[in-house]
Amino acid sequence: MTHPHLALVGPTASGKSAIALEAARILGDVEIVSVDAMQVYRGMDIGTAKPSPSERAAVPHHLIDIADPWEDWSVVRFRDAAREVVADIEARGRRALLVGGTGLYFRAVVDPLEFPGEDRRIREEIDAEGPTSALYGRLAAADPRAASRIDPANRRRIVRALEVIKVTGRLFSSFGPGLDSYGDPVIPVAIVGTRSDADRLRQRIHDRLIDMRATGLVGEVQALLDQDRPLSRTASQAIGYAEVIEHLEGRLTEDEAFAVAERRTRRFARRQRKWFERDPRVQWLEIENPSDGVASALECWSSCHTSA
RNA sequence: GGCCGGGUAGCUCAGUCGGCAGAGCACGCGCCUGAAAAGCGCGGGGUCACCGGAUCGACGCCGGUCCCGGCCA
Repeated sequence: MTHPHLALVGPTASGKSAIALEAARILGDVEIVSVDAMQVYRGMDIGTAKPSPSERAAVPHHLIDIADPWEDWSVVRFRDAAREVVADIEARGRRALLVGGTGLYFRAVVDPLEFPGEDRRIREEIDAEGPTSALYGRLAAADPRAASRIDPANRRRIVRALEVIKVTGRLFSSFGPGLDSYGDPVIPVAIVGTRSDADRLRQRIHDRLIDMRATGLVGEVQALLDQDRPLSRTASQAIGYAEVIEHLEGRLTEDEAFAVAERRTRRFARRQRKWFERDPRVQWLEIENPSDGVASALECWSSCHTSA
């Protein structure tokens, strides 16, 4: 676990997948590990922009299609599965290339974040106990450090902190160094993207939504709804899926659903870009053309290796 | 042509009795350790269609002009 990871992270629709495939072809000994909260779900293919069957045949991909859409998913489930897969790849003498845009999942795999246990029942009890301001007051009294890092209006985080205190008997702020502290400083990572050209990513997002619509996203969502089990809380909030469900249940027109999904994708991409920009290990790649991006990525990875 | 309604932030609109121009969304900046494609905080943006009038003071009242929508002819 002390060796550097190979990784390509960055906003959705920035071209990570194509560059990863090209890099894998060139390097020859790498397998791709998807770092994506929604590609884990079987049956959610079009809207999550999963790699195609032929792409997955050309290079081994992992952590795609490992859960059913009625299962709740979580960062800890992902981290445990990812570490197992990476260890297995390395045991076979190959290298793992982490590719994806789910920032917290990436950090959980690569950095020593410590996730205190959860208890859904206790969480729901706390959530039912009163207004956000009262819960925040309790947290501020019990764990001032944690309270100082959580916004007084952010009910979900406040409830979670109180849950951890109740379940573990320890202060929420006593768990790990937090997101501010980065583990291995020599891990080379690349953010693929469009720092200098936001309009371009915007256009790519627009085109991608049109493409998903043409490829049959509505039908895919209908098939998910036709299953005998309802979509889980986590699966049902996927961008594109949530909006098409609204459409199929009659609350939005199809045009409206795709317009909302596009706006939400733009906001998501911005949040992803911000997340990865904060990570000092991440280096930008411009993607004027795929071969350029691959060359830059390989150069970064090899130079970071030799200096490590 | 007549009558009625409307014109306020990029968009949709609110604006009480005339007293410092507002909300939601968009956009930007930031936070966030078991939902993370989730959750949350902050704020940059205005010739209140235009011209004139009364008033200490007008987005608001009075007169006129232009534009949009509806009904009537």
